[in-house]
Amino acid sequence: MYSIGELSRRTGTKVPTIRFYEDKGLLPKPQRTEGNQRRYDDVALKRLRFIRHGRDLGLPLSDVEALLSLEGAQGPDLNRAHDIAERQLVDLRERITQLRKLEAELTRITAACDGKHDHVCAVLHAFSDHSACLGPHNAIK
Amino acid sequence: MYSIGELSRRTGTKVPTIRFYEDKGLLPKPQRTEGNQRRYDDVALKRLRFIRHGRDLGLPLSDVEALLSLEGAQGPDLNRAHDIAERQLVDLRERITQLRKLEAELTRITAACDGKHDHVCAVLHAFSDHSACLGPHNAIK
DNA sequence: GTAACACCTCTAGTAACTAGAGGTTCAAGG
DNA sequence: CCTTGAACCTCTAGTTACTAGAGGTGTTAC
Repeated sequence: MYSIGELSRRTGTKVPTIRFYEDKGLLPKPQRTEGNQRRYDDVALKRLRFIRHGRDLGLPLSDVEALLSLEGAQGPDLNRAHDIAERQLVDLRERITQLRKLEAELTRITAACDGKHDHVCAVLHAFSDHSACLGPHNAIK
Repeated sequence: MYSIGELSRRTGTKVPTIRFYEDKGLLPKPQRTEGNQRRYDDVALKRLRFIRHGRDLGLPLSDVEALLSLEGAQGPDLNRAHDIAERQLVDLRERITQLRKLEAELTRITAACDGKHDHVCAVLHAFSDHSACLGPHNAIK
């Protein structure tokens, strides 16, 4: 049995975050000591690792929750797991594309500044006026 | 003079967002009609466009605010503008790198699922166990 | 004059935590 | 057995950048 601090160390999750997951229903309410402190077993440890890994892969908690509910599922229900992963991948690729556009604009903007600031700053000008940009761009998340 | 709705249309900013910027001090408090409705001039329009463009380039409002305060500045103060743009660029590149790693993992994970779900789902397994991953990965923002 | 629409303020909700206050329990050393 | 300090407890509020809604008022076109 692990204390919350031990679970924290083993998963790299901050203690308040563990309690937060419990409040959200992602982690089941653990046993308590007589003094009301939480005690976790290996099932909880595994579940927390699953949550963290999902988060590290960029999934929102709602998707992590959906995946958790699929544990032990069979047959066509499992397509939902596949869908979640695939949707996340599509999302990710779109974001990468957007960020690349942003990168191009910012590279151009920063390069426009030669360090001399005798008159109008090229950087400020570029920020103030989208028409100076190469094309459309939008910061997604 | 523009109403808030007109300003909204001209900048693609939602009306509540304009009021939100005003509350935050990014937009100055505009004149009001006798009936207490906001009326904006071209200076406000320009300023709002600046804010939106900064946001579209991925800057947090705090950076946008810093840039706004540099308008009309001279000499070395303007290096701050350059710094902000450059910091954003570094940030952006780091994020792109991270997202690429994620993409690689997710591509592998989704490919592992052949559509048959006779026993353990490969996707769920991959999510539950980071050691099945190619390398470290973390979803940044 | 009246209907429809735009506007007003204020509160609360979103995601995923994080920080802090103020108080209790646990484990180790004396 | 007692004390001390770390770890734990609950609860509230803050973070970012908005967005949604309630309940009420102003403006405008016919």
